[in-house]
Amino acid sequence: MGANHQNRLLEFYRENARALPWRARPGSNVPADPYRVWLSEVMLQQTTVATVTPRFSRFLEKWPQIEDLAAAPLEDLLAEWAGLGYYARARNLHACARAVVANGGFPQDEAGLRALPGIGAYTAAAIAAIAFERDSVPIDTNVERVVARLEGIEGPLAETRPKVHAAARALWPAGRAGDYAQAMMDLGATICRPKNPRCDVCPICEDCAAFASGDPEAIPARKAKKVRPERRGTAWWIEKDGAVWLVRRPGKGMLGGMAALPGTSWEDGAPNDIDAPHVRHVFTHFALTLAVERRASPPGGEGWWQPLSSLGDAGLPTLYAKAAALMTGQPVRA
DNA sequence: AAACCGGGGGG
DNA sequence: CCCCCAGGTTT
Repeated sequence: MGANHQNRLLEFYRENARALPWRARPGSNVPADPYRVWLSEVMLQQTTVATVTPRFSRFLEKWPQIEDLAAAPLEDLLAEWAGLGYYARARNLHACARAVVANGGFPQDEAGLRALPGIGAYTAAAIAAIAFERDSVPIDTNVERVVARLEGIEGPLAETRPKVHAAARALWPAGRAGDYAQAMMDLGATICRPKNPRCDVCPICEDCAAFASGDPEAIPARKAKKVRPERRGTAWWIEKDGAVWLVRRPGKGMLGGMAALPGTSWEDGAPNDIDAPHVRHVFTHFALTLAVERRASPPGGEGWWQPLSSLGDAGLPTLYAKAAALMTGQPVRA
């Protein structure tokens, strides 16, 4: 028992697994529900467990089975996704649900899963391993970090990734791929963290080359940060009879398909008038200063009057929820 | 290979 | 303030 790091890591998972609503209990005979595994994996793409957990539960209450999700209008799904970001995930989720239901269920192998919208190499391997007990190897940033440290593979992941992935495949235990993957996630999230790893309580530190080196945090090497450009624009607050005029953004690109305030396009540059009412919102690739101006009547084009009493149901992404909160003096989302 | 795509939590 | 997160798609 515990003669190798795989067994110690699986034991760690058995005894310390985080209780998460999409998981089967470790050691359970019943594998996790593919619908829940898929939904959780998509929500967790670039989004933290703390953010996802309550949203996952709400989502599942609304659409308990994938058939319910496939039958829902895309706009409903986007509204439920509001605030989670990366809205292409929600559009792909909808397309994927419809494809899965049309085919009578999820493909149970990695290649079949990989062909579905929004399911890339990682997510396909994760679903295959966790929901279908296949010997696939889901490699995410947690796994990359843990394996790079374990094997002492120095340098930035952009350069070492092929070596790290090969090492991961070599050490992945056959027959336990799903539990091992989730053990890796938990270890990476709670112990083998990017900064301040807790090697003092790590179940596999004695196998770890980075721990032996005395500076585990140096692996993997940090990548150089780049400057974030500034952009500016104006949104229009058009209020009449207790309702505000909203529009739907184009189906692709920034905030694609989401409900929004109408306004100008966004241009490069710092804000023109910092004293005018505005909101700040920082996206991955730029920071936006959005001035909010009152207008008397809607511009041309499609849109709808959203009652202020139900503004929270409109599914505004965070940028526009901030702008609406500025104008109404009340928070827009719960 | 690199760019694009949100948002929030934590150090 | 900076950093990072259970990535996928497009160019």
